Amino acid sequence: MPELPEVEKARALVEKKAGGRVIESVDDSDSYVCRPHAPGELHDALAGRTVTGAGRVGKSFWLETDGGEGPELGLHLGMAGRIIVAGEGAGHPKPLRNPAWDRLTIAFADGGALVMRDKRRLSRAVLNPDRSNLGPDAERITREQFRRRVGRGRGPVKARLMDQATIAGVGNLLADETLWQAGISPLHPAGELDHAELDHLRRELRAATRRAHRLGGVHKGQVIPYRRRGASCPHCGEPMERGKVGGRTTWWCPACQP
DNA sequence: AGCATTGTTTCACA
DNA sequence: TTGTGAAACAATGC
Repeated sequence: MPELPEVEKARALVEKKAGGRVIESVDDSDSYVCRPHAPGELHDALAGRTVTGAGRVGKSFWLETDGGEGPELGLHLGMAGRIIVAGEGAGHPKPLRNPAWDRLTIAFADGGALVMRDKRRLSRAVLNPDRSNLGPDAERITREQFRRRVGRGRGPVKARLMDQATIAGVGNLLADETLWQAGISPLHPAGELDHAELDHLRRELRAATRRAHRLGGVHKGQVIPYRRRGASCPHCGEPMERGKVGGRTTWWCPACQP
């Protein structure tokens, strides 16, 4: 599920429902998800700490402990991860189908728990995450930053938007939705966009992100249902085009996005 | 069976 | 230096 809107939802959930609670133990036995940590390292660092907040840049978020005095627990939901928090005395959140999909579990001293559940296994948990290679968050990037960072290079603008070092938080679906709303071809060289086009693109990115927040996810985007074979553009009726841009399957309308 | 998948990292190569 | 395409990673769903 996760692109920026879904991750922000997870962050807010953690802040609201895990904030103030004391960590009793951490099940970090999935050594792939918790790499490069050895099993037990997350537990040793976090047991006894209090969750005091949650931050986020792009698709990465983290738990703060002991008011910033304790270590941070960085989380990334990968392609299919989600966060579930069970309240006081509620025990472990009930597995949807397969208990093995719970890749990380934080048990609280009050009897509840936080679970990172991932059908696949591309989610990630790491202590004191390094965020130095992330660009400004897509929701907070200024117009000047956006012009400077996104509006450069010879590569296609979609690849530029999805580059987390350029701007953090935009994934495949949000990129397709934003470019369709903006009427800009995903193949357009980023450095050839003028200021007006870049400002417009940023505006549509913010609008698409807000809409996703409001409606419950990036998959609620207006063009997302039309990212399939045989579909026509919901604006003009032209057949949608499929291609590969920035390594990802890309759909766009050749008429609306010349 | 084969292919696709809302993500990231690495690597060969132009 | 920049950029690209492909592969790997893991697992599920159609």
